[in-house]
Amino acid sequence: MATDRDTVLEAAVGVLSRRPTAHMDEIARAAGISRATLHRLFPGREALIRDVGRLGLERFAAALDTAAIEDGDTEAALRRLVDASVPDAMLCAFLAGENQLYDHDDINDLWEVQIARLHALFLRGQQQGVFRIELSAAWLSEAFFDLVAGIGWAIQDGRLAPREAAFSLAELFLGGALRRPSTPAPTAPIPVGPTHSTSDRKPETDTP
Amino acid sequence: MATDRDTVLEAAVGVLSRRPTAHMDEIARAAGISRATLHRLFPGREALIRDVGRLGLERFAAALDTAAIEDGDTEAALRRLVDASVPDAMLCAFLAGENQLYDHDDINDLWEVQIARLHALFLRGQQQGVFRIELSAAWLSEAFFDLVAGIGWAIQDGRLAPREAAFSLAELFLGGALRRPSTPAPTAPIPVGPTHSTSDRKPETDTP
DNA sequence: TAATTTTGAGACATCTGTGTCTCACTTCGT
DNA sequence: ACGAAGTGAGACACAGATGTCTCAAAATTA
Repeated sequence: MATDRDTVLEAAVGVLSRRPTAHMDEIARAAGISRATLHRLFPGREALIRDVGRLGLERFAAALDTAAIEDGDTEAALRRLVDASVPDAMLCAFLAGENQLYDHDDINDLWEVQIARLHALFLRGQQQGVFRIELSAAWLSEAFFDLVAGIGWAIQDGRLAPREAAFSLAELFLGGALRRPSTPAPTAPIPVGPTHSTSDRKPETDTP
Repeated sequence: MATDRDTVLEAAVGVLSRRPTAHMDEIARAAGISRATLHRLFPGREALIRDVGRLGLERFAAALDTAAIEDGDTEAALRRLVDASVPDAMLCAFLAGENQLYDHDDINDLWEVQIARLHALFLRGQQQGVFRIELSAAWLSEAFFDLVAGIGWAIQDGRLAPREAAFSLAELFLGGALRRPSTPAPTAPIPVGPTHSTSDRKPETDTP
């Protein structure tokens, strides 16, 4: 009995994240309501998936808030973000797979705001000398979200125990994103820019 | 003019990886052919996306082959795999998003074989002391594929330069997957099992 | 209990995408 | 140049999903 809108949306995610083309029939059954009631709650399929996307973005924004990613040490902030976003990993998985959502301006704006916050976190961490600067903040943002989505898929399909999720995500991602402890972080901020640093491979001009 | 089947499939990926619900009309236009010819090449939409999935899996299998992941040092093998799989990252992105493909037994079998090979690579690397044992080989396999898919999406949307792709993937993933150089790898294989090692957090019994 | 509201089940029209066909045109090979 | 094969554009019927409606049953409230 899920008469609440948000409850229905969460049930819808469980179906849509695995089968994006699921019919309204299946979604209604997954939510434990009839197709008629589903149509009473949401004007149509379009509105339903749009609201699912909006819910996902709101949850992710809330995770960024509760993690207080703008404050304090960036590594600690990222660890908080992992803990805060893993419970909603399935929503993120849906967002990652449903690129079509971003045709709507409001959804797209909401998305860009959150990604910008994530980007700022990594940029700040790089300036603090916490995160590696050979990897662009944009790529770090993208990869982090991809891994959150991967966590969501893996949990949903039973390939990953929910209890291990946060640990697995944090250890793998931070291992790749943090500067090696052997190179101690300087006290002064590091200039982050087009400089290509100690990488053994240097990306040159783009040529497909 | 893409009359060749594989050429059409590659063009189809470009559309389907972003919009899985794209109509036959769009796919045909993306391939530069008419809808009639598209139907002449593939019996129907079902067969088309099935063949796209099959192509993706064959490419990934070929990448595993050319990387010779079964031979030699596991870190070097993984670096070779990165280089070999990045060119087909968009195919992998399609595979990651299209869970519906795995209803077909042949596709599912092909998938499981490749994942098993990936899993074996990580397990071997863990036994060699190259990869961390706090992260399960299953999660490493999954996360690696997720990141390859993320690379594909990022390249397609122009958020990541193709030249930086292999470097970004290798550095981020290996950073998280490799054992810290500070803990030197022993010469004898490490027993990999249910033992929970030096992790500061211990996953206990599953409770949703 | 009675009245009001909400829900479920089914029927229905509509619409969109798919699959098939035909025909004129282009391209290739001889 | 001629014939053969392939292609593109369009028309068409069909199938399936969507959206709307009605009515009976259930749940809520007074």
